[in-house]
Amino acid sequence: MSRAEQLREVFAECGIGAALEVVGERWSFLILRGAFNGLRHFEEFQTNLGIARNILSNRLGRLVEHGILRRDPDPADRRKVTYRLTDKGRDLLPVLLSLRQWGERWISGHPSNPVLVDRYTRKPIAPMAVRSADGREISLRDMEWVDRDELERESSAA
Amino acid sequence: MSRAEQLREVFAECGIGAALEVVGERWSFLILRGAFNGLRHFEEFQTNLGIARNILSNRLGRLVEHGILRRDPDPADRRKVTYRLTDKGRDLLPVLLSLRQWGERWISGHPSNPVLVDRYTRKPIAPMAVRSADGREISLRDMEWVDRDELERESSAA
DNA sequence: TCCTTTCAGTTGCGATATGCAACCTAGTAA
DNA sequence: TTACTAGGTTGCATATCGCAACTGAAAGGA
Repeated sequence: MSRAEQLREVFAECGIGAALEVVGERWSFLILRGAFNGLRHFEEFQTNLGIARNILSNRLGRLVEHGILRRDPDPADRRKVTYRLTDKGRDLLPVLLSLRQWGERWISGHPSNPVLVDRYTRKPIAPMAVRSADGREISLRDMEWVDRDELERESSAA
Repeated sequence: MSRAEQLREVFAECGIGAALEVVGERWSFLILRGAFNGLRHFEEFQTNLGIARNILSNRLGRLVEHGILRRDPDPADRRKVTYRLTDKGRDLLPVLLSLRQWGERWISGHPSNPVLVDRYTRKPIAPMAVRSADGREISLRDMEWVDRDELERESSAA
């Protein structure tokens, strides 16, 4: 297998590509951010995000299809529909927070509102960081990309 | 200010919105993933990602404009141009990794290749997680969104 | 009951963005 | 000097986006 073929395979089987097919569209992240902040209804998303209604409809549909949001009719008022995060959706929080912190640091230059705090200590959460298996925060120069099979061989040789 | 206006402002001044304007387009994340994996040249990106040449050209230009990639001519071969991550670009690693881990967990169902390991221990890095200020891993039900000013008042009242 | 409003969409249509293939220009290699 | 490579650009077709107007079912009020 040529180096080019190798790399192409690398991209095809990458989790990023898979993730982006589901949440990579223009408004998806902002809709999710809304959901994390307590938005539940179509009109809420629409007026708060200023998104076009047809696009919102389409995105909500896709997010529901992919099991990131759950769509339930409101039993008390049958016009209303409630969209809320599933476990799969809630598990996107690290992505959202990483993105947000990066934007705060490098683009907007100041912390966003509202702040996500530890419910008990009332302190804002820590910056998202890459950590080693034993929990130390590490920087890019302490890391290395390794082919999975090669890593396998390494450890069995040791 | 009405609740609607409040929320709208919340979104406008959110770091996510800011970040997405810069890296929210279709191919941006995949190009960055390529850069993290060592891709440097136009043709490398093009053949490995399978992206259209005009789009690639446009995206690289935007990423350079926003200071995420640096564009240097190769002094040895003046046809060649090198694109590489700046500090601002490297700081997107948590976003990329969160996204990738989510994709592995919820979409593709298996770890991607290559693996990012601690250079010294040779162990894969830990899953990205949200942590409290003192470093404990916390889950969504232990967190709360708080208005910045309100948090201010809370702490001064204490 | 009839009228109005709300909620959650859908439809039509023009403006952008994307993708493909062919072409271009400077520089290198034989 | 001919061929080839790197890094684009151009033209054109298709897909996606965004706005505004419309729909249809369900409340709510007089």
